[in-house]
Amino acid sequence: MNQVKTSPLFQPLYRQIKSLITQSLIAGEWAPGAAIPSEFDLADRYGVSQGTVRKAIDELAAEKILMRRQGKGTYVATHSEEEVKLRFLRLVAADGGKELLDNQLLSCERVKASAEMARLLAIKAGSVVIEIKRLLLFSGKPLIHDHIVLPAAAFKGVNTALIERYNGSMYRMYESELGIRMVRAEERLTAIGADAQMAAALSLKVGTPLLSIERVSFTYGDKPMEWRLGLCLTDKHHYLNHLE
Amino acid sequence: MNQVKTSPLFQPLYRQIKSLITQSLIAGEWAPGAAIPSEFDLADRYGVSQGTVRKAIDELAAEKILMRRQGKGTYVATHSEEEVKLRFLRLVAADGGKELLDNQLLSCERVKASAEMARLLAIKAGSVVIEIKRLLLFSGKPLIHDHIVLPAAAFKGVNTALIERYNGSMYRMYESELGIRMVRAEERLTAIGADAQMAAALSLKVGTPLLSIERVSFTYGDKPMEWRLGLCLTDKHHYLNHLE
DNA sequence: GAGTGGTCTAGACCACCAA
DNA sequence: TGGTGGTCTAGACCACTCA
Repeated sequence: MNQVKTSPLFQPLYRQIKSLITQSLIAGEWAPGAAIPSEFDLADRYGVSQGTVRKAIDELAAEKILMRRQGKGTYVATHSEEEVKLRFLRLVAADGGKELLDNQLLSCERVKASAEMARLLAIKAGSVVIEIKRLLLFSGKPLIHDHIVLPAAAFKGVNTALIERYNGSMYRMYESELGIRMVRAEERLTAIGADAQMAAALSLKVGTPLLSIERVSFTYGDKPMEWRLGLCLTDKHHYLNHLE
Repeated sequence: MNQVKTSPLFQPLYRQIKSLITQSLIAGEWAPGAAIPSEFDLADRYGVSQGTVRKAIDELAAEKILMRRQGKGTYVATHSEEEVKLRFLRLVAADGGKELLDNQLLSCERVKASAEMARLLAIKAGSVVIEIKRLLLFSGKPLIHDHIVLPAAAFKGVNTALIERYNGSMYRMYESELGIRMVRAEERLTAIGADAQMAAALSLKVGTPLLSIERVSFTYGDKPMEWRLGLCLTDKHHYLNHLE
């Protein structure tokens, strides 16, 4: 289990345990929402003390990959909790009102990836990708135009019916139908003016300022799995961010 | 030191220690950049074990309020490190090029706070605030128009000369001149069109899309100390954000 | 009451740094 | 070489949950 500590490859024991737990997550040994073995059981399995397992789980919990529940156990985190809404969709109403988003699918088709898209998703140039376009409506009015690109190989079976069954909660769908869970994302924000196409889609005048959010999402092991471009009307909404 | 554990006010020991350390930081017992006592010294002072002090420091280090340096000691975090640039100014060049920002002060005056501003800064309505306006230039071209508001009572002595001496690094100035260190901030982002005044300030056409960043910054103990509105040209720059 | 995570301690040893 | 933070262990006890 352990290595010589002077080796340049040396990792603390608890990080090696953390890797082993992550491997089990990737392998699907414990599904999202399920409980993992207790700290003492894992300590036995890996032949270390409970404190060491605890420190590994501490880090995974800080990364929101695992969730602790006192008295019950430690669980694989899920996108079905309310809390996640704000984590990956940071748009909130300016007046603090409650969000009631509606999903309107525009298209869902398989095409060949551009060189740029292949690079972003770390797949071979020319691989097939799924392109989804949709509108998110806030109390009936179009708020966000989303353009989503997924590597088709990993997202077999994704189609219009499936997306509509989840009412547009893409991350929940990935998780429940495909066992793919996003653990982090990188976003690039800019302000742009609506072009003719966007203006039509969102019922706006050409040139209306829109918040452009380009996102790449990663699953376990920092593997990019989704590219997304959201164009948002921000006259009555804010993108909320906490710097710490 | 300890309390009855069944009390509703019960806080774990290490959190009580964390509060005590935070109090010392507020009181200025250890200046930004200075080393705090060793874990064993603090354990002696508070009458707990080293492990408990360690856990308190763990949390403060995670919040970037303290900085550990193996073999040397634990230090009060500072805004002078390069790393902080990306933490509070998330605008990066689209081509990944190096940033060379220039600061051009437009105005700095003392006025009475509006009701709204007093609320945001948690000061009495009608208190005096310092209003600063400036441009940030990127290779000679205006990139950001900043409007900054500070409670005058806490920021005595802030004037044009002082700001220029720090070449626009406001947070470094607060820290070095006033001992005020920002530990977190809340930002609200929207896309807006440049009005006549902004268009003139940034040499743009009226209606050009701008990224509006409204920020409230907090010092130790979650006390709001600065309000800021930045309007950014994002044709060649992105606001970079990591969701985790 | 049994099982789980949460806290706290005491002690050992390692890795890093400076004098 | 001595002091600092970093890791690891073993054991005790507390708080929470559920049958």
